[in-house]
Amino acid sequence: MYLDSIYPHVSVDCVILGFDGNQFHVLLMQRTGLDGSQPFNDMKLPGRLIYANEDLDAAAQQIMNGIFPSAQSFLTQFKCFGSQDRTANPRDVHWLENAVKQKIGRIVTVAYLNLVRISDAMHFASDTLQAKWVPVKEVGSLAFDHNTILLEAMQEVRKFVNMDPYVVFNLLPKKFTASQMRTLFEQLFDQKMDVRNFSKKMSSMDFVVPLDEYEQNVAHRAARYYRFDRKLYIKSHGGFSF
Amino acid sequence: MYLDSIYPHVSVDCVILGFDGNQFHVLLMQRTGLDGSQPFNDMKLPGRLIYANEDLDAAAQQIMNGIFPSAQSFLTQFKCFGSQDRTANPRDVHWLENAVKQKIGRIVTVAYLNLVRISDAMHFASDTLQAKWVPVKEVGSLAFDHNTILLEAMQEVRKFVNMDPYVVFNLLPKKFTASQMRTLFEQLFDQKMDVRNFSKKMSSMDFVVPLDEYEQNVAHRAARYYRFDRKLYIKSHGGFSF
DNA sequence: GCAAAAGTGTTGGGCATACACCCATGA
DNA sequence: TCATGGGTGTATGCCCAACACTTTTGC
Repeated sequence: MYLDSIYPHVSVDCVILGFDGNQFHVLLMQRTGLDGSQPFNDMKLPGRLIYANEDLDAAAQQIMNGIFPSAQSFLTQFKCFGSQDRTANPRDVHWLENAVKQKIGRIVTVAYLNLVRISDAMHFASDTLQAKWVPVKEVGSLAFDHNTILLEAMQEVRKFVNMDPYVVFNLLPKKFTASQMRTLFEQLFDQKMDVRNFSKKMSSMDFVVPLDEYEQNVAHRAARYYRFDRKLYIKSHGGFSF
Repeated sequence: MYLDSIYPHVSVDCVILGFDGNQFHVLLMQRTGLDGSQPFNDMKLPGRLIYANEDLDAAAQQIMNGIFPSAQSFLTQFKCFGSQDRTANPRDVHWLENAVKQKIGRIVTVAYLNLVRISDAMHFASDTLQAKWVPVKEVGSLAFDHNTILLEAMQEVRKFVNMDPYVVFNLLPKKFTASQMRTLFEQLFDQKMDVRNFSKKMSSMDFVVPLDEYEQNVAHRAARYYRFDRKLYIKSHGGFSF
């Protein structure tokens, strides 16, 4: 019965994703601890238990601010993970108990998806924070059920982009080439896209405006830069916004 | 700081939706309590605190089973509600503290969406359970933030149906007419649909099979019945299932 | 016979798909 | 001059939206 038992703890975890022009990266925190008497090093998603008087969304935002004091991001809650075996690995429990100095039974975590412009967010205090961008495809075994959370986050991005492709502009640099944008879609959906059809679609989006600026010092014809115009977007979408 | 404070409690709430051929209904529980010394009667979504060793999904399923011992349902977690002011109304806090016989500070709730065939689920133990189907449009002021949760649940249904219209067959009776199905879409998206285009779309779905059975005793031409064939559906969708 | 809802086809426009060659640049 | 990726147009099929009249039935 509930009364006789430890309350579950509630935490927030952030899946912070970026795109470097070639592939998706996720921001992970390095973690060191002891597994029995063996020291170990691995990684986890950024996150923490919530404070008693803190809204979930506020906690997620605060975690973001703690890592990237300035970068803007697309931030959405996407799923709550609450199975008991999240804390099946004693290594995770010991690590957390040591970190928060209290007994931990079970943790229900609320996962947030954050999409950031990786170029704006390259300069976090990486020494202090032990934060690291890791290509999603190269992510190893993470703490708790963070691998699952990451996987579901990637699916969530696909859903969002399907519903409204504009979300990709949170990931692209302010000035981007057509092939960066196309590569993003190709990586996300894991399929090649037709170059001509893709550029047709791009030019049909009136809020993607071509600049009079081109790549420099590339060993081939220089690609044109584009930018996303948020005002035009809002105008052509009746004021919708996330 | 977290350590000095009461832990948040974790609960599960279910938004159980049905469609009676004309409109959406939500299943609500009657609640009686005292507001100061004034007795009050109102309604809430079915839900409860989770047990210490209970997965969230299991809790949601168990709540369903408690109300409809037999009915099958489409069940999905859709959002976690965790703002502090969920428990802003002292009436709610007092009611809950009285129900669970413990002090309650804050509650983080995980909301589940359940779509049921209302015809299968008409016969719950309504005396015992105080459960009631209420047309969504006529729902009054609910406990906690349950009005918000209901609103977001309806949006969620729209999303699901957009992604894959098959989910509506969880709501329709086993045998349904074309106009029942059309009305469902019209109610859900709050817009009229073209009758001919709709029936064209229906007949293009090979998993919606027309029966040799018609309405009876209606004061107009009798409508044909259709049924949803799950096996055909799975075949034509490569084995996807929710 | 009338009121009420069921059923049924055609057309046009827009959107996605498929597909191949020349261009600019640095090495 | 060559290797590398950038940029461009047309033809086809499909799906969606628009639109009106006849049929059946109970009263």
